[in-house]
Amino acid sequence: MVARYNPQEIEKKWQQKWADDRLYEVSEDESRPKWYALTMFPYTSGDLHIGHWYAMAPSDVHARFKRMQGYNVLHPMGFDAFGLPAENAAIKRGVHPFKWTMQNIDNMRRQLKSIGAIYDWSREVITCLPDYYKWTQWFFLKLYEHGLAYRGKAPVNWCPTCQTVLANEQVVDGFCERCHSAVSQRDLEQWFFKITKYADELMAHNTIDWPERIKIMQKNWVGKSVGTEISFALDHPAVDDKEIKVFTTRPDTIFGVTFMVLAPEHPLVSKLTAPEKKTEVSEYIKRSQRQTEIERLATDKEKDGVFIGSYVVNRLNNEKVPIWVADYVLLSYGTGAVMAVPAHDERDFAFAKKYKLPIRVVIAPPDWQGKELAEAYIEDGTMVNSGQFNGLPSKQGIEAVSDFLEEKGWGGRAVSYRLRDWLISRQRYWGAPIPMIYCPKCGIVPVPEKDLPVLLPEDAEFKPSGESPLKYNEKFINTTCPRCGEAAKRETDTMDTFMCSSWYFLRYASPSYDTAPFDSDKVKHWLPVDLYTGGAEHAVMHLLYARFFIKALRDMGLVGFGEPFSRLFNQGIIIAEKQKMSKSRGNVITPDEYVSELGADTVRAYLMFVAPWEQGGEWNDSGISGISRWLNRLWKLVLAEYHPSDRVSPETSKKAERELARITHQTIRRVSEDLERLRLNTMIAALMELTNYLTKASERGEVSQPAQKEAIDSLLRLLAPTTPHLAEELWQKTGHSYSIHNQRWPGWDKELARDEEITLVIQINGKLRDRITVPASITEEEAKKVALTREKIKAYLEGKKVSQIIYVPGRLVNLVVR
RNA sequence: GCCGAAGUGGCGGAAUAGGCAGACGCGACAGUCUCAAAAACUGUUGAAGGGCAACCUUCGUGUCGGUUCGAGCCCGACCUUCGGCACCA
Repeated sequence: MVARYNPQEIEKKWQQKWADDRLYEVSEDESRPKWYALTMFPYTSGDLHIGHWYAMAPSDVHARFKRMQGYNVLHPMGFDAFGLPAENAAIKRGVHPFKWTMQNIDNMRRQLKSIGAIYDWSREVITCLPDYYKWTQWFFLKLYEHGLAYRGKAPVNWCPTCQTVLANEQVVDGFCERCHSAVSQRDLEQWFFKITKYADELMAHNTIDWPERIKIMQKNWVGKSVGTEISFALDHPAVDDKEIKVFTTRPDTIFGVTFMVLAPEHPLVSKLTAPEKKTEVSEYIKRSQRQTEIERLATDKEKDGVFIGSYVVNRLNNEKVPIWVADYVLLSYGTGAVMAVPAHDERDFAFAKKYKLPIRVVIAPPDWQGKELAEAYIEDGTMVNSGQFNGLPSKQGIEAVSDFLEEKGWGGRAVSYRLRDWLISRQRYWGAPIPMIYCPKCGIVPVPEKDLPVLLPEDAEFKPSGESPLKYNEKFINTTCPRCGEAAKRETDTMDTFMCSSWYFLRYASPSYDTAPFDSDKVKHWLPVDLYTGGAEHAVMHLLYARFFIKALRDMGLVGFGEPFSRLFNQGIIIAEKQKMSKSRGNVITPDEYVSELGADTVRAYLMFVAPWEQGGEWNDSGISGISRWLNRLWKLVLAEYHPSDRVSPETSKKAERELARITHQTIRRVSEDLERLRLNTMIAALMELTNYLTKASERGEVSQPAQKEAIDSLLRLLAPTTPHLAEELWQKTGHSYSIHNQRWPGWDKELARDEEITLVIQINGKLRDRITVPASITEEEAKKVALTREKIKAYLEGKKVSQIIYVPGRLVNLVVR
């Protein structure tokens, strides 16, 4: 009788041993190629849920596979530890964010260890610790030094009752999550990073192996559009500027401009508003400011606006163009001003209809008879009513008008991006303080490098309103100016946590380096990350910010590469009961209970088997029991004593051994290829098939003892990445020396894996009619002959003429008959 | 609205340089073992029809068309679901 498979016991035992032996600690080793396998580090929410496992376990399997292939694998783990939830916990439950976060980390580290991954814990990184955020602040200073950080005005969500700034997620349908007052917009001076400087480069993904989907999302996010800037002449006593610029992708419609629209926040609005319009305009602006957040949710909101009583002149035809203000124009895009061409833009059309503004056709649709348009015609066409440009097709018109504008100095070709600069200021406590000082004499002065880190004070007083305690911390705020030595004040805003995660992957290379954020040699050795895995929810923010960061560091000469992640893979999501897991639905799967009942190996294998990794799937209790059954069967198979039958002839035995070798080598090939491509569900299926085959073969007893043993050894090594504990235990129990995880990944022999026989399919007019087992070496001639001599086929051919025979080597013969 | 992904048995999913649809697993049914149950093991399992039987026939990959000797896979139109962006001038 074989001892039962007892995962609890063996998993604990091996995890302890691997840790004691520091089996997975890694250092630079020039004799082996390096492999940097990184999983997005988790936010310190408190509990590791099954989604974390779904991110971590399969990537560990792949990393282990690479390790057995002979790579020196760096597979680190850490914690994204700054952020709003810690502060909410402080307000709600009176726990200090630091304490709350570190407790969560302790718990999550314990849970992470239960996965049985090859994490090198000696490299752990925690972003909220001063020895980490010191360098986050250092990067801020570097970006500032290189002109990539600047101060600008930006609106924030403001709750008038709490007297505080709210994050977007604290605004629910336009109301404060806490006190339910209406949230308004307020301009604050804040810090920005010039990510737009890299807009073009961020759209280029040609050197990296990323999912097409993510690349497209990033491209859309950057949203480059090529167009023309056109200036309209302005002559107004209150304004020095003699022009207002607009951006358009359709300069060919310039003669169709019948009004101009400014964004409500446009700086010229107040100056250009005629005295008799003041009340109306300021009311409109107030309303739109108040409504933005609430109304933003309503997609097809009716376009409205107000005429401000001033005009510009369209220089191409010297027409007076009335200026309106309307909130469908955004200050943050283009120039914040739009030339309205109602005949050829849907929004302008609706607006013109509503306010009875003229609609002039300047691009003729193909069969246009000169009639009024029922709706905006936004396609290309032929220019009409456009002076010297009449008759030009749109495409040529765009060029001709742009040339003309450039000649006259009235504008020219321009590019506009949807991407905006990265606003990194947060009016929060639990983040890395922005290392800046405001001196009444010297102005804005960066904290000198030697004074880093600017420590987050521990004695923080949390107000239920959610206001940042830093603002009221006298000890923190009051400092002296590093330049003149006079009394000065510190910046009280902290940094966006995306800043912490934009460089953590560099820190893993030298996690305790204390004279710089990283040791250049080590970064040179390990980076870029060879395979980065994580959820697609980070497609644009985190992944774009990290790419920006690296490009900026490259231009500063700090790193020698421009892309942080050579290959990216996004896993799907695990759902339960057809729905996303959430506490409120009460359908959260907690891995701990499954681990303690069935073992980590079973959970690991199940997560890989349940669905393609990139797709995600539904957690199902009876599904996991299938994995559990398989591993139990496998356990018994490996440990059962194998006795070859003595009633087997040498020929039978030889044939059976050849088949066994073939199946084994085919499986090695399938598993290796599936792992490479991260097709983990079919990899598990291949392992199950080999297990099933070996079980049957053992019963037959046709192969010799050594042949059987060789097959089992291969199976165990193939299993090692997926079920590391089980494989280690069985490796030891079958008499091998510790550790299976230092074994070489099995290779496959092409010759041994080759099929000797194939099933030849015979079709008539593409329909399957017969199957024959033939030697794999069959020639085209023979295959056709065999097909035509089959009784079944003959019956079908009765009285018909074969007009064509199609042969697909190794697969089929298709007879085309009439 | 725009961009992107995906629709295959009762269920999760296999199969794409166009070539045996349904691998592997779950569930279900039947059987072995048992006083009984659980577990385990064995067998059957896309649908409809036919045959005593090994088997045979027809239909079948969201819908409708097309290309091809041959389409789950390619092309066109549409439907549905999911993800992303939401007035981008």
